[in-house]
Amino acid sequence: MVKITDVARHAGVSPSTVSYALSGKRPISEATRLRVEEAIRRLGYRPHAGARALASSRSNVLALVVPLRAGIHVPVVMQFAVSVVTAARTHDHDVLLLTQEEGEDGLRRVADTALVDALIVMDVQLHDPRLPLLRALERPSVLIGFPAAPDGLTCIDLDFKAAGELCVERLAGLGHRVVALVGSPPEVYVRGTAFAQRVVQGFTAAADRNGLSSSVHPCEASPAAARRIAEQLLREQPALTGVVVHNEPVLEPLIEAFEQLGLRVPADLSVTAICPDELAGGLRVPVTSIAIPSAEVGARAVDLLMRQLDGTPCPEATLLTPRMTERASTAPRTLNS
Amino acid sequence: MVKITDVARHAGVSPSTVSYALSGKRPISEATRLRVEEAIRRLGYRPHAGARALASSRSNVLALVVPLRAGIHVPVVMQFAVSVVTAARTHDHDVLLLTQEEGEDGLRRVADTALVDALIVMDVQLHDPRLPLLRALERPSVLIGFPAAPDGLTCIDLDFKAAGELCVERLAGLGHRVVALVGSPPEVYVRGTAFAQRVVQGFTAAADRNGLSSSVHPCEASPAAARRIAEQLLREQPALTGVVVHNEPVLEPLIEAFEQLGLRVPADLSVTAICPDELAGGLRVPVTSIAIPSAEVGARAVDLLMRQLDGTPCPEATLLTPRMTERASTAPRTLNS
DNA sequence: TTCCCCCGTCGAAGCGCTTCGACGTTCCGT
DNA sequence: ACGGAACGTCGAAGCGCTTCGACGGGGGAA
Repeated sequence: MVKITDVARHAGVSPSTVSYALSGKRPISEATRLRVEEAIRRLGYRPHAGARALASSRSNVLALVVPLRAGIHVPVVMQFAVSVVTAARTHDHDVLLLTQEEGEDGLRRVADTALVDALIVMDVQLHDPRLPLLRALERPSVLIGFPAAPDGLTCIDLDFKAAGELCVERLAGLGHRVVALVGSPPEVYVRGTAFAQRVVQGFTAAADRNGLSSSVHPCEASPAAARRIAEQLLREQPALTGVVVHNEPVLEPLIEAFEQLGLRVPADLSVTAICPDELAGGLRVPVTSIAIPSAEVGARAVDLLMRQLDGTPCPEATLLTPRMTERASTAPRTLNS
Repeated sequence: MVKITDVARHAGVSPSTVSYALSGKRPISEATRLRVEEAIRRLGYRPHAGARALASSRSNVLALVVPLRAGIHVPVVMQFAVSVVTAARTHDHDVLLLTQEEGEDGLRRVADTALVDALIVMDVQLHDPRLPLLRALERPSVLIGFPAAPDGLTCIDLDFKAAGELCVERLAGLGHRVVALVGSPPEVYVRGTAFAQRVVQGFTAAADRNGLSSSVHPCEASPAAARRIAEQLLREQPALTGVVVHNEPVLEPLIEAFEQLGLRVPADLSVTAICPDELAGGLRVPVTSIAIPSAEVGARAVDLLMRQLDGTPCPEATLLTPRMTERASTAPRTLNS
């Protein structure tokens, strides 16, 4: 293994100079720097991560806790993970993958052993048991999602309440008067998953504000459940002309079910969704939707972490404004419907 | 930060004794060990990962390279990742997440800086450019998937050829004489992704062996593409009664398309698939399928790595035998069809 | 009893890097 | 022309842990 002393000898300088040339923490003359870089290249030098971590008390590794729970949409999680890794690399950091299964102990372990410098936690519950731990940890963290009481913890997420509102406002603007929300599976609400609940809040608030008649329906992630919900909706709200879907796996089967029940989308029924663009755009009837900006959330989460590590002040709460993409599933309410 | 010397002082022993008590690399008397453990508990001691890595030249971290490419089924990747993390934890290791985007440089970096002890690489191509690098690295690695020439690299995967064969044998055993394979998207084959090609080999070999008339159809991962393929199949092979699907997103829309074209599953058409059980079992017509045993593959991959790190000899190639789960989508060929 | 060896423990020497204080030089302001 | 700041570099001291060799004491073999 080639080490910093080898490089130093080769370049005719001391090891500390090599270190400073690499880190830039002290000024080094152009000439010396070039010689050092040349030596590094010749010898193929790579600083030893462990040694570096020990001496600098920085591992340059971030922990990412991914959820495994039922009812969460896996591709979205994966997108987050990938964007976090990509963003971390632009800051010269790597990402350690933790599963939620490891729970609080896992968080404590990687933080206490100094394996990681900071943590990113996904799938935050309203009353997440990990919050006290994260506050007690001597390392920065960022939550993707909002708990009921952040209290000093840094959080970032799409503004799901605004997303719920936006879906309704859009439908209201098109003249729809009776709307329904087809939401995530019941267990997601039971757990108190923040984003799901916020969608409901936004949906309900906007419906009330606009004087719409509305209803909310959690829905299992299966085609069969979608069909049942469709039938139920038509039975209970025959005047229904607007539907908001916040449940990825159910979006397509739900639309199919409506059509099989004789409702054309968007002629008889307008549909908006909160889901990835690939999903919304890839359906037979492309769906007007609000995407979760995973890439942006991941990148910003990493940025927030870096600022905390720097000591730069950073905002506690970051809510990303939802953006709606118009597609073929929405239309003005027709008079005969 | 509480360190090993603190524990040693507290327990009235030397730091090396604490270390040995922890690692078990030298015999320590029961009494001493208990005192050490007690001190550790009292003080909440956690060994510093960097220091440990530096002194022992073991980081206890594994690298996992996940694919990002088009045409791969994300939930399956996620399952692998989770099972690798879980398995790694049972061996006291953590997992560093690398995206394929980082490519060979990323592999080299984490290996050369001793950030990781060993590597797991997914989505291996037949002629994968990373193979020479992996061979040159001084660290063990395991490929999930088989390249054309492993040549000294350890590989593990489901035996996809056998899986392709098994699907056909099952259909042949039920009396079907005309079969088709609906495969992965074309780019997957173009890239030379091993598992996709092996399914085709197995499918074709078994069809020939049984004297079946057969055809192979790559298929884009969209409902529309599924419909087109269904129509094309009925047009070109009107006597078709058996279909093998190796393309997760297309499985459901394909069956729907067949039914809309007037073919009942399984009465007129038997379907087998290679896909996760959750998918196969969750459809309106549960599909007889062969699952990719992600959990097993992940766990075994980690085991293989651990054996290499131990110096224990381990097999170069591990092919997992496919197991078929009978569901409602297969039936004997009826005489009138 | 004597010799050996193994058990259980200790002390010291690093692992490869960063960082702090120090020191000579140069360059600026006055 | 001189004091002082800023520059560029070095040496040494660790960071917290593992591991090697050593050593005293006890037990088995001869």
